[in-house]
Parts: sequence; structure tokens; C-alpha cells
Amino acid sequence: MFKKAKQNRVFQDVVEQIQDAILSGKLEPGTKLPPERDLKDMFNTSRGTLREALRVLEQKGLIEIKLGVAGGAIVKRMDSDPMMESLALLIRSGEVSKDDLAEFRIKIEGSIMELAADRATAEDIQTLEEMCTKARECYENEDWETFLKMDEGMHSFVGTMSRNPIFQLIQKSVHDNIHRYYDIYLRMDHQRTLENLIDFERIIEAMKRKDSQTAVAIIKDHVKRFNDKMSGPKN
Amino acid sequence: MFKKAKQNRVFQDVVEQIQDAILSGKLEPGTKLPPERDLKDMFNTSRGTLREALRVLEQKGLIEIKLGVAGGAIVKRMDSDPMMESLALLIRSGEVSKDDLAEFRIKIEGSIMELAADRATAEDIQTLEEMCTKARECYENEDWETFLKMDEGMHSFVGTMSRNPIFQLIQKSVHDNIHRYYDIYLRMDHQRTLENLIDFERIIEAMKRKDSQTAVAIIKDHVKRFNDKMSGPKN
DNA sequence: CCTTTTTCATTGGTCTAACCATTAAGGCAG
DNA sequence: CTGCCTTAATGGTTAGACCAATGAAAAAGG
Repeated sequence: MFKKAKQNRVFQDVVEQIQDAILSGKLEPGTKLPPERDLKDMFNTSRGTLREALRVLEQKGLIEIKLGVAGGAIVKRMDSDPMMESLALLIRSGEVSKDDLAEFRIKIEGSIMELAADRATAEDIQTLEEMCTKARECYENEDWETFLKMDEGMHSFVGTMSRNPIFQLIQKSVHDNIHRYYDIYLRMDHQRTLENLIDFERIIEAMKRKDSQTAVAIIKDHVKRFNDKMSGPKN
Repeated sequence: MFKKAKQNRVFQDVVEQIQDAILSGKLEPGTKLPPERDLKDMFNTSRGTLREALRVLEQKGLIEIKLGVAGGAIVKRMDSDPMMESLALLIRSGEVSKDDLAEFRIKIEGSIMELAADRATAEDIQTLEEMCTKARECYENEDWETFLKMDEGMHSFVGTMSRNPIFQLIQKSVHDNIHRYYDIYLRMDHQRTLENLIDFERIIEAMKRKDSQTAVAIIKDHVKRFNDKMSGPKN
């Protein structure tokens, strides 16, 4: 029936005022807020309290704070960093297991691939082909490090092709956390490397035929094989 | 090649130390941290700086701070609140549109339903049936408010049935944000109310037959119709 | 006149020391 | 026993000072 009466913490009021100003567009990204010593007077508070508010806003990803004479709090454009961090905390705290993440990744990469294949333009496919060609060169030159980057680049580009920012940021969050905590498994043997390459070549072919379901099936299998590799050694 | 050398902000070091202690399990949920005046001595810092660190940890959802004599910082069990907040900020800042969210919801509810239908136990289905029966009673008594709650409850329970915490928390985040910002569209006419009910009754039947694909198709169509309703009036 | 070095004012980061506000627990009056 | 009151612990806030980083202006050098 009732909501808990709001806590009367001064810094929270400051946070809300600045946050609302940013979200309502009154403060656009790039705008510099007045220096702390001015802000504290505007809000009629102390510098310590004001700084607690700024700390919260910084953590939320709404502002960025720079040092020095031309420094101060600058309104930031929102990105997926805060979301990546919350997901990372859920993983590291054990609320989310490796298998949960693996299962989630199969589904989400499937959904992304379906959208991407349906919406692929000729330019998209060409870009993807070029990345794939470069990856093949890395494979033949046995440059595994660059190969891994190209591989991740292709996954990421498929996310872009979905034309949906939520999928993009979720895929970014998932990949970021996989690289951060399951890095060991990415050092794969060469057979797997070749398999990855072939997967993407087949996906591109399917995209050209506008055959999204085949593309989805390939990527799901692709992720599933990676998960199996990951499930073996550890945990 | 190189990463930006870490900023030497004292409070960040305090945040990292406490965060690592929590994530490594040295500090379990429910543990009470020492009072600020003791902590500041342990970290050899000032109270202001320590409080900035606590503010960040509070924002991350790692601790909860209570007032009064038995108060202090208590280690919290991680939940989806920080993620819901980041998503809310992305929506409110305009980085994510209503249509993006709608499209995402169709895919994610489909994935969730597939898992839920595949893993449904007899008890799960019975619980869902009971919720559905209650919802029908609300419909017949024209108690629309309670009906909405039951409807959301069923969506949420399907999330639980997926047995995957990531899907659960993402669905929670999406629903929370829909209710928060698109509340108007939830006041639906009675025809739609009845449609919702029939959808769930059909989903339960499909689950009983272990026919996950039909269940997926129904929920996707269900969400799609809601989205169409939502797309009409505003924005 | 241009380039390099130095100076310096601005701004965030930290510290100290006090006082205010909230709350649980125990004591006391009825 | 009930209910009010006091009290001590603890977070919340304030004020004022100094430190550290940084970019811009001034000075020095070519």
C-alpha cells in the first residue's frame, strides 16, 4: 500500500536534482558542471556532502570527473559500462554461475544472429567477409593473438548488425566478462581455431541466402562447442 | 599495449579492498563492518574519504547502510537492483528506445519460455495453473488491478521456471522498467485482458504436452500484441 | 617571432575536528 | 506491565584548512 518514506539524506537530494537535470536534457553530454566550491553554495550544503553526491553520480556513469585547473564534473553520454560492472559483480559474487552464463550466451547470440541475418545489408556482409579474410590470414600466419581479436570483432559486429542497442550492450557485457574471468579457455588449440573460422564462413553464406535460421543454428552450435571446452578443465 | 595507470584516489583503494574482501567470501552477506570511526583508522584515512568509499560500495549494491546505534554498513547479498537501475538510466537517457525494448522483450521472453517449458515440473505447472485460476476470478470480478499483478506474477514465475538467474534478473529488469515508464499502456481494455488469460491457459496446455515451441510462439505473439498496443498512442 | 621553460591560479583530493540526527536499549515512573 | 525518558553508539553534516594535479599564462631563450 505505502512506500517507505524517503530517507532524508542531503546528498541523495543533490544526486536526484543533478540526475534529473541530466536525464531531462537540461544538461547535455559534454557540459561541465560548476566547480565543487560553487555547487556546494548552490545546493546550500557542505563540500563533503556534495562530494558524496558526485561520487554516486560518477558510479552511476552519469558524470566523469577530471583533475586540474580545467577539470571538474563533466556530463557523460550513457554507455554499457555500469551494466557490465553489475553483471561482473553478479558473476564474481557467485549469484550467477559459469553454466548460467553459457546457457544465456547460447540463447542471446541466437537472438542476435536472427536479427542480424534478417537485417544484413550488402555492406554489412562485405565488412564481415573482410574480417573473416583477415582472420584467415592470421590463421595461416599462426598469429593467434590477432586471430582472437578478429574473432571477438566478428561477434561484436554481428551485434551491431542487429541494430538493437540492448542486444549490443548485453553482448558486450557478456563478452567482456568472459574475457575477464574465463580468459584461460580462450587460448584454444588450432583445431578449434579453424572450426571458428569455418563457422563464420558458413554464417556469411547463410546470410547471403537470407537464411537466418541456418545462421542461428550455426552460431548456437558454435557457442555450445565453446562452452563444452570451457566446462571441461575447471570448475 | 598499456592500460592507463590507475588513478591514485585513496577512496578507490578502500573500495577495492572492501569489495575484494566481499567477493572473495571473506565477508559474507549479513556481516556488519566496523563503525566508520574504526574503519577510518584501519585504512589510515579520514572519515570523509572513507565515507566516499562506502557511498560507492552502497551504490554498487555490495553494502547497505543503516542508521542509529546498532547501525552501520552491512554486507548485502547481490541482487538485480543495480542492473535494473543501469537499464533504467539507459532508457531514460534515450540511448535505448521503446521499440528497442519491445523487440528485446519478444526475444528474451521467447528464450525464457523455451527453457521454462523444457524444464517444467508437475509442481511448476500446477502453481501456474493456480495463478491462472486466480487471474480468471479477478477477471470475472472485474478486479483489474489484482489481475495485472497476477499477470506480472505469471511472467515472473515463468522466469523462475527457466532455472537461470540471468534470465530471471533480466526479465525482472525489463518488467520493472516497463512498469516504471510505460505504465499508461498497462491500463488495458477488457478484451485484451481476456486475451492475456487465454494466452496463459494455452501456454499451460502446451507445457503439459512438453510442446515448448508452441509455448514460445504463444508468448512471442502475446508480447508482440502488447507492443503494438504500446506503439500506437504515444511516442 | 617562435619555442621552451617556468610560474601560478584553479580545481579536485584529503584531512581534522567538531556538532547534529537517528535509533536501540535500558531505566524509571505510573 | 506499560509507556515515557534518558543515554550512548553510530551515521550524517558542516567548516576550514592544506595538498596535488593540471593547463594556461608569463617569462626566458633561441
